[in-house]
Amino acid sequence: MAKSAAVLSASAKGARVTISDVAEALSLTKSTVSRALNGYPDISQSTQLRVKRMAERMAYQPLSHAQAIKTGRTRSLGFVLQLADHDAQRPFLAEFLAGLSEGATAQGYTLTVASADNEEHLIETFQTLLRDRKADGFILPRAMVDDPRVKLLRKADVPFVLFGRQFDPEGCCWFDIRGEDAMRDAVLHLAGLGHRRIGFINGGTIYSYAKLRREGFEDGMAQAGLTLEPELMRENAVTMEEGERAGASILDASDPPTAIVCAVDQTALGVYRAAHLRGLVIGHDLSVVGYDGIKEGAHAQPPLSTFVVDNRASGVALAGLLIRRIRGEPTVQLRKTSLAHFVNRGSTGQNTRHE
Amino acid sequence: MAKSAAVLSASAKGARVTISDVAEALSLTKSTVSRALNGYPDISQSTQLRVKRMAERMAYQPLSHAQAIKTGRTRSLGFVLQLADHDAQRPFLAEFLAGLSEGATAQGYTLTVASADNEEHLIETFQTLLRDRKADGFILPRAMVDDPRVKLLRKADVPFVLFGRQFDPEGCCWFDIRGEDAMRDAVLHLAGLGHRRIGFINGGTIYSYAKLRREGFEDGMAQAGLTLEPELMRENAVTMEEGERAGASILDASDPPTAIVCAVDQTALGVYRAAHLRGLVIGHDLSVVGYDGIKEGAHAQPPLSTFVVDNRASGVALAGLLIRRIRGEPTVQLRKTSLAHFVNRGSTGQNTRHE
DNA sequence: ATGAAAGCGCTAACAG
DNA sequence: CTGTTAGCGCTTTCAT
Repeated sequence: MAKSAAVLSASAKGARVTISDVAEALSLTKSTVSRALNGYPDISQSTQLRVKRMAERMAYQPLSHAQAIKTGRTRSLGFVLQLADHDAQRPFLAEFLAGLSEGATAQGYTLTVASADNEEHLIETFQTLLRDRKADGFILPRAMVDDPRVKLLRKADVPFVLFGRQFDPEGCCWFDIRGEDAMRDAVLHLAGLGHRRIGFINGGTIYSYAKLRREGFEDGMAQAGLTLEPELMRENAVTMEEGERAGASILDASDPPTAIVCAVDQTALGVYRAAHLRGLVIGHDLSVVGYDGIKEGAHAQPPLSTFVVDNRASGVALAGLLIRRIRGEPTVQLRKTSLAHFVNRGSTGQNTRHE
Repeated sequence: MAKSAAVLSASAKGARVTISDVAEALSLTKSTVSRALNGYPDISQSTQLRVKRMAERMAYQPLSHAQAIKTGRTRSLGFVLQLADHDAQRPFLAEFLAGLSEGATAQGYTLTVASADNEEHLIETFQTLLRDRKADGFILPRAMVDDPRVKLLRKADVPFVLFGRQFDPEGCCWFDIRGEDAMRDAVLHLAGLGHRRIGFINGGTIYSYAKLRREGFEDGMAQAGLTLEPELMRENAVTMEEGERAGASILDASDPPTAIVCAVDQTALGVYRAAHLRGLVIGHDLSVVGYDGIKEGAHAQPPLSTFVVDNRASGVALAGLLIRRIRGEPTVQLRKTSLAHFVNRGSTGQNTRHE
């Protein structure tokens, strides 16, 4: 206990506790301590334990950049914000980042965030980050069908995980929400309420979710015994403006639908507006379901039914996955979990004019 | 030029260019190169130049964590996301982060993002980040009147900059938007249109902006020759719900206002709703101006006039300031710039019922 | 004005 | 199993 006092005073001193301090306190060498801490197999169980205990007691924490100089790894996850992406503008981001940072912190990692405004700049950003070893791996939001980031990182043999499906499985690890199920459920929900003519506005076709969500919609229609009307289906709308345009063209069809399902929340707001301009009242003349996790607050105005997605949980999951990858631990190659749930805010009831 | 070829092949080799490579290429020692690059005064102008040129040519970039081991600085800026904050939910964040990362990158810095869900966790997060030297300094969004972060960082003598005013100037460096001017302008604008009874809904009183914005409002009223009616003024509303409540209570006053100025955008949406429930039409019975940078897209529905703030530019500015601080270069202690501009979307026209 | 040498905190050969 | 030794890339005394 005399030693204990010395130990504590050393760590309370203000100066960081180094591996040498721990070694000294145990009359061992740095290298032994290092190996014990990193779980090398050539250290006896007993010393392994002694070392770990002492390290704990002295609140020793290896300095990540001191390790990095040898190992090349900084214990930091990279995330590149794509400003062109429509997500950038949405509540999505804060939650997702919080999730990432939470997941990272839980394992002693940090999150390094960079940004890029176009694709050129994007890969340049990755390269800089890699060259300077600012990140051990990357989280890639919004998986694309033909993803330039994936190509780059694969070639450079850098660990990464995707938020969104990846069809070419090679060396890929992804996590995704089952958006296709959400789309199907929306259709079934609407059909159950008596809707027969249901429109669909899909999101950006460059993203891998678009194909899936369309299939989900089509599945739902098939299951409900309804026929697909190409006239009522649109692709590639991600902003409110695009949603308005798509919605308008669908509503102006010869035989317009009584409900519209949107693969992206922002577009639903556009539909809402298009309907408004045509004198249609949501929940009365037209029902709208939006997917993608519009949150209460900001958008509570329109009585929009929506699938709410837990982006924070997604972030936590992805951070965890990436860390496993970095450490070379086995990861589940494919991952699908439904973190979406439906919130009916009353716009999907059977429309009055069809009673 | 024979040497040049060797040099280039070395750097093209794939392995990073180290300081030794540069030294060797010039037949100098590492230490000389290091001092030349860091602008030490004991290196001759000529070699200084030679070294810098060669470093440039070889695309040499010092490894930040290798330097960090000696200097303690990682060339990284810290940013702690506060989830409880109402900003977390808004487009604000993406833009601001992009600005920070842009400003950081421009000077060879990176951005380290962490998160905290409550105040306890908040200072813990700062401490961890500091202990592990994950950040050389911090950007603190949403300056508070009595800011726990400031206390902590001041005591620890760590560089930081605030987004928002700080009244205790000691060791503080901040950057802010002139929200007070925006509030004053809103009042003058409304008064110019003939409004005489103008309500005010202020934001969170824990933030330093609240005092300023109220003063701005009061200034405007005074300049317009209007008297303040405490009955039409509310404090401490930041969410849409709180805005709705405040708006409702103002609209239910014995002699309600014809216009309401909101210090926070979200609350304006609440007012919009409160007005709606009372059968009031915005732009007809009531005018609303919201400050804080609601962006087009999401909120275009309500014809709300608003001050749009350039959060990205703010981020760039703050990153620059912080870097100066970290480097110990002189910084302007106080900084006020107006990056806000007014966007009239038609809700501030003179109301019909007062024609 | 430059070089030689030491060392930052840590990992990783190689011995024993 | 553990200690010895070297070295990662860089900075920083201390000589010269």
